[in-house]
Amino acid sequence: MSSFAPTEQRLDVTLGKYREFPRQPAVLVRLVKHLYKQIHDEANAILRPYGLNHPEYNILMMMYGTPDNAMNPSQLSDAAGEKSANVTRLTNQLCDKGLIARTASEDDRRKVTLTLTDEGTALIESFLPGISMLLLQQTGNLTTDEQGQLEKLLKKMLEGFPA
Amino acid sequence: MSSFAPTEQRLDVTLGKYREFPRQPAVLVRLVKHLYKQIHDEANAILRPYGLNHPEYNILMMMYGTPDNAMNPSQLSDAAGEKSANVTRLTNQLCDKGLIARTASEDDRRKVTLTLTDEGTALIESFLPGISMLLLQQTGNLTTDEQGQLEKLLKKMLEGFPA
DNA sequence: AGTATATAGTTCATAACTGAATTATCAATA
DNA sequence: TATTGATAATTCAGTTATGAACTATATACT
Repeated sequence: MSSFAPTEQRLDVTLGKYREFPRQPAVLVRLVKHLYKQIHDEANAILRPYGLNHPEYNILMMMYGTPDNAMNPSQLSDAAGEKSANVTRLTNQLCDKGLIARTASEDDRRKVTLTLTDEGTALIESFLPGISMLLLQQTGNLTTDEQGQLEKLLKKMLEGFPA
Repeated sequence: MSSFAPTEQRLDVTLGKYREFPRQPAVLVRLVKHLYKQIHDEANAILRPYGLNHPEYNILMMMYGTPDNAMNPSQLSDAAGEKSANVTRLTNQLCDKGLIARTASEDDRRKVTLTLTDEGTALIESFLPGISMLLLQQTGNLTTDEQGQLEKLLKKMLEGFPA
């Protein structure tokens, strides 16, 4: 019995009770949730020895993935998929840990610039091998072709949500 | 520019900095996270007038999707994809709201039985039309065939995680 | 039968997340 | 130029989620 079977059985019974129930969409939504939870938990576990949790890691990686290791909170919010209040909280924590620095922006006084410190960059580079292996493992059940298809379908589904 | 483009650009730059970075798996994981967040936020918004949030709704729907509207917390934990401590917390809240009842199990003294009340069932049936429409809308960008493919691929990916 | 191990669910303290309000700043409009 | 509307980020109080510990109970082993 797969880990999704209990959920799917509940959806089947629901369809029996309420004939208009959109079973297929519900299955998809539930699969996304289950997957997210697994991904999140595994990431938290592997990042713990580095003194980080999954959302903090996500923030750091988004910053690392810029030419100059710098972003402002709104950009981070979009790229990391976190709400602005949470970006503030997470970046406060990363600042406290000395992994990023916060400075005022010169061209727009409303803006803040967040920059990876050398310590932050070093930490990222220290966990990248482990995280890379985890990512490969998490998707290892899919062939390269299947991964490409999945990417295409997930993007298409995501495009249906308001930006 | 799609809502995923900022994220994807960051992953592209990351690959430039760290050549072993598994970009494709990282894209998939990020897509799942973004999707989950959108689904979660939209569900919370539509359920708010019913005095429920997304995780509470998930619990209720799993119970509704049983022949006798009853489950124990471990079954719920599996089916709803919530940790046991959270199942306790969520079901306490649903009990307080009069939507479920908690009784001791007869065959196993360690077990608890959680059952939908009439009020709980009525509430579910009152939001089912709205939720159904939301589910259809959330997956509306995909054809029926694509939805089937996506289900298959998500299940395959999920099967790669420890149960 | 007695002991060791596993299970079910809860508690509790801590950490994480959120929505609404806020202030300063920028951009658009009249 | 003055006013209006939008944006950026933060604060704050309340809500949600979690890991570890715990107790009672069931199961497995000796």
